[in-house]
Amino acid sequence: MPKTGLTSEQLKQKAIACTIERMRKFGYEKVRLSDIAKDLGVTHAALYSHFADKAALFDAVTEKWLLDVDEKLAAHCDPSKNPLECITNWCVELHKAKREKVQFDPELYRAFNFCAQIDKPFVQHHISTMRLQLKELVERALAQKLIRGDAQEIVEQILDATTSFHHPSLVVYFIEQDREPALRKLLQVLFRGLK
Amino acid sequence: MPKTGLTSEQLKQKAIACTIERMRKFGYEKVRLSDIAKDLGVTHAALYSHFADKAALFDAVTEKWLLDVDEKLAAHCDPSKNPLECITNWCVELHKAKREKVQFDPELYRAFNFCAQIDKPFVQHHISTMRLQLKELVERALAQKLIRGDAQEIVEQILDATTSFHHPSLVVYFIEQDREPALRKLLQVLFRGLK
DNA sequence: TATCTTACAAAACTTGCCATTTGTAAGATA
DNA sequence: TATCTTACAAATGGCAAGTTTTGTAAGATA
Repeated sequence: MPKTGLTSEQLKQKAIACTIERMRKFGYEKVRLSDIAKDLGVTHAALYSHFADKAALFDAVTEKWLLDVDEKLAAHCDPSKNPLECITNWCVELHKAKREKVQFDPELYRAFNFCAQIDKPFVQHHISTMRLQLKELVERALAQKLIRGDAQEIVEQILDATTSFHHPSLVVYFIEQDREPALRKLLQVLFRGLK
Repeated sequence: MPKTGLTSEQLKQKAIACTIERMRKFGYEKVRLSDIAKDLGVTHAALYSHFADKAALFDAVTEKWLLDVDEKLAAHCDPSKNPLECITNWCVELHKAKREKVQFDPELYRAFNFCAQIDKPFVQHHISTMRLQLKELVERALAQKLIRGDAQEIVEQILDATTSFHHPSLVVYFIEQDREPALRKLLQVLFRGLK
């Protein structure tokens, strides 16, 4: 029985959208609950019926972006294609996702780094989803004898070796350069080494 | 013609030592020039005859540590030994150097991260020294046909692939774990891939 | 009964002032 | 003449006031 004409879920989504807009415009430090509430036509206290606290609202923004990334990555897990190519494209996609966020949405990206603490459940979910996706690709490559070794160990090696292409601090540091070719070459060397 | 009985260089070194001691004890934010000066038995203004400003004193501390690291790494460049083993030990040494700094000297490490901007000449010097050392090892490995490819490209690949083992943010993140075995295995895979 | 408002308490963030620290200049000393 | 001191100016840091923002509780409304 809402008073706003919106369901709880709709209001949540609208609140998230408003938050993103204000983060983009003014930076996340300047996002005020009263402003968000004003945009939605309610008082700030009403937001507490939908979000536990301000952090939960920010978390929702981050979660949304992480789910987007998971989806983008999932598109490269097509079982009909060559697994090694899939892994390469998967890593390149991850690299690009982080890169584009930094480049085209720097304010949102700062918010993301501020919020995305490793211990939060939705971050854990994102990480384990990524590991699962990558592990499946690796297992497929192992099944087709394209590489050899222990699946889990190889997953960690790929993630470790490509850290400089997807870790936030490093993506920022190299933001000027087009490092996609270097990433592709590095993966080729890795795959050769795992054969 | 010093009034302190010390040469400029000696006083500089003493100032650096006092700075390190105070950084360790109280954190770098609380290092006061007047305290350093008191330790040396001069007024704070006297320090400006030896250091351009406070930042220059802090830089000298960082430079000292980087030169130490360069020296440690140089010890693994012995031409009589197997180049691939040297590269492995070199990378492990780099990993350990960063790790130990974080673990046993966290205050000094914070100071280091505060000071070590990439654009400072002594940081540039450190980086180019490291690249030179590694390039020589790679060239030796190429000469002995242990691996194949372009020396400079391989240097960058090794540094990229091992970023997660020596980049400050990541070293901190994994500080609990003993990742030396993982680093060694990763390098083995890389070397196989470069054969 | 979930969602909202009003009213209020707690926490975090400004603002302005004073104390400390950093940096400079002019001159003393070895 | 390089190094140092004294004296001073500029910048920074810390604290206490008031203000804004966040979070809570009690009750209204659909």
